[in-house]
Amino acid sequence: MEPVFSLQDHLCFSIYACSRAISRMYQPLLKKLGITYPQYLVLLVLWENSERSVKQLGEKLELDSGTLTPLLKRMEGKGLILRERTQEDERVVNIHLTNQGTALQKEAVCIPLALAQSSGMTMEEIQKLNEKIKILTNHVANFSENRPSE
Amino acid sequence: MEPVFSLQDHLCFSIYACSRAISRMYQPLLKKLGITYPQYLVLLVLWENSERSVKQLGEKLELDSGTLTPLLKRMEGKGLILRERTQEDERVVNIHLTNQGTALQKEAVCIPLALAQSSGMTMEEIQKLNEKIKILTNHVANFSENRPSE
DNA sequence: CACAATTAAATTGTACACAATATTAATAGT
DNA sequence: ACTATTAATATTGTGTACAATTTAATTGTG
Repeated sequence: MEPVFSLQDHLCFSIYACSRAISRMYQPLLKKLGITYPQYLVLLVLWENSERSVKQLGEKLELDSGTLTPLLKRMEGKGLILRERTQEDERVVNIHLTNQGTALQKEAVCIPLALAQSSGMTMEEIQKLNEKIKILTNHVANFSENRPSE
Repeated sequence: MEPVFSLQDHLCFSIYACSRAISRMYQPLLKKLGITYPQYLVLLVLWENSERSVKQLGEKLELDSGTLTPLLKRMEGKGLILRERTQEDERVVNIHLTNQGTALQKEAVCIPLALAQSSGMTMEEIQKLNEKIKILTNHVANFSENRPSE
């Protein structure tokens, strides 16, 4: 007789619920900037380096072109980024920030602090938790890779 | 000059990426059962108590009727559950498992073990991490509640 | 009893996620 | 030079999430 866990005992659910709770918490803050949570993540990457290919963005964010292409088109529509194919390789679409996209950074720096403050944790605890979760993610991703089909 | 964090330093991103990685890891296992990850979570609740209203499911899963109604209709279409309005209160839709939905539990008990084994953590570490994340979720949810608009 | 307020689901509309496939450009091999 | 393969995006289709609105049933109050 296997032990049966309730929903609350499932780590998978805790993480799923936590992720959505954070996204809901950010939503009103991001709404003022006129962007969604995944769009905010794209901006985080671009603020580090104002020019990236779609492929590079996908690697950083672990998202594929099926998600990114329409998302980036919406961001382009808002005037936050530009999308243009590179001349060296016509397959590659380069994404870079507009002035407007760059300017948003100043208004957005307070957003991660809101999570930090509401979390009830010290910066050190947050960092430790962050490391643990990244390690878990790597383990989980490797599991998937090692079982391509079956 | 505020410190600027890279994407990888953001706890919000780690949790978001981890949640999706777990869902991708589960996907091939759940495909054999013919269900998606959110549908699996619904079954976890129903296996604890084979009858629940949509509202109760929503409270457990932190999902609203806009998500649950179509999801439950798809599960009904697969023959896993039945949806029927209660006689005492015609507003309430009661969800209960079919024999087929009940039977799936036996095939699904191995799924959380797959995560546990691939996680590289002991059961105790998993439990501790689970508690930490639940606490974080509560803090985050309260933050949202305390700022209804603004 | 009438009727406003509340409640439970459903509906509508927008935006992800992601599998699967298609398209087009670059590259490799012969 | 020609063709098969690979690579980078885009497209298509399904299934969530969730805000906002609607519908219908119930409850509370005068």
